[in-house]
Amino acid sequence: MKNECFALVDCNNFYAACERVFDPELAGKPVGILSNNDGIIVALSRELKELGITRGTPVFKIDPHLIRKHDIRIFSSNYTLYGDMSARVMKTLCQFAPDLEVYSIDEAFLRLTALRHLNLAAYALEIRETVNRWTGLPVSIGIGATKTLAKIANHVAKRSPASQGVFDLLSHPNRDSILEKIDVKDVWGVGPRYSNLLHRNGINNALQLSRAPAGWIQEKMTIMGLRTVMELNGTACIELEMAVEPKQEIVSSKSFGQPVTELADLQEAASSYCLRAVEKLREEQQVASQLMVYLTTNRFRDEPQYANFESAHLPLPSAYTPDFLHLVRQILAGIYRPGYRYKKVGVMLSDIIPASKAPLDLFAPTYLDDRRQTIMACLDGLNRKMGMHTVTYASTGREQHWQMKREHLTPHYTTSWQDLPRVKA
DNA sequence: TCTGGGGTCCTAGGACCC
DNA sequence: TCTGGGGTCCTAGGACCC
Repeated sequence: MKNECFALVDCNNFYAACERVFDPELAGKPVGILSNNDGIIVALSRELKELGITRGTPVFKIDPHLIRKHDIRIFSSNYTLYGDMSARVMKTLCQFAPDLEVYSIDEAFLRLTALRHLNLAAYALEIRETVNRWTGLPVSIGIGATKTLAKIANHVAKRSPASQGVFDLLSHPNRDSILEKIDVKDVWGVGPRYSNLLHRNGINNALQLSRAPAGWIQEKMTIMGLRTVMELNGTACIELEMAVEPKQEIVSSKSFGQPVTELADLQEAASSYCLRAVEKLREEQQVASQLMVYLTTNRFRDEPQYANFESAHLPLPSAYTPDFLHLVRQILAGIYRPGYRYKKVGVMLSDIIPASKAPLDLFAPTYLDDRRQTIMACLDGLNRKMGMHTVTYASTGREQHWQMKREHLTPHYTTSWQDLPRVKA
């Protein structure tokens, strides 16, 4: 096994930090970002965490007095902005390591194996400063012999003020003393279930986990758990995934801003999600042949509940929107029951393969027919150039009563000319 | 009044085949 | 009391990630 070296770069409180870049007034203030429909807090600035608010808190449960007293600023999530800022960070990181895995919107793994002769902590500091200078965003960087150890190093970098946002576990003189301070629940790959199980069995920290018997781990936590243990011991088992793998399934669904009762409204919403899902499919040059539609009432409310789903197979794999829209309408009409207050519908595409491998049909038109591909390409081109939803399908509706709530949305500063930030004279 | 959305991987068990 | 062995594919459910 080759001796590897990875860095994990993670943006601090990413969504909140993005909002701060464009509104300097937010500096030092508690900032919270909401989920779709302005439901729960999904991202918090340090100041907000310090007030005892946690991720997942429904916004209506936050005491209004607290909000006023500390001037807490709450925003709807602005994924257009965050996505664009993320791309800028990743582009910056590319300059520092040829092998990079974009792991999530705010995290990337870098392979530094070839640079091990350098002072990696100093190198990481340089990365950190450059990202901050070029994008305005603060990042933390952890370095380790495996991705799991880099994650742990990042965890340390974030929490120890002395680290200046960088922690190198690879050259640390006493790795065990660090692992010993990490609770198993903070180890990458250990969720609430496994964390519970481990604690019940006297395995409380990362060091103990690294020494747990392999057979027992595999029995209880499958091969994934075993991999985690090996990674903690410095054996790299989880490869850097540099190429973005095409998705195996694409889900598009959202909760409604308010309960929806009419089939017609549900049809509009489902059509609109379907549109977006098939658009994503085309972005990846894929085709799908399985479609699933589901709907559900609000399980948090004390009222009649109903949830159902149904799948359908397309005769041939496709990425031609109308093929899916027809089916969505059919399925939804089949599973809809009147008399309920619905919270959510969703559309899922699966059985996805590359468009280049889609089978042809001698007697029926397929997605690969020129005309269909041209229409879709034209549609996508227009929407890319003129903005989302410039050209759409009538079935997505005009009124869209079901649209999600976004009452505290900031402008699309970096992706829309109208929203360019203005400098006050 | 108000509780997110979008993914992945692994395993067990059943159907089916020779 | 007895009821092969081995393989693949599919699905549902459970765990995890951000």
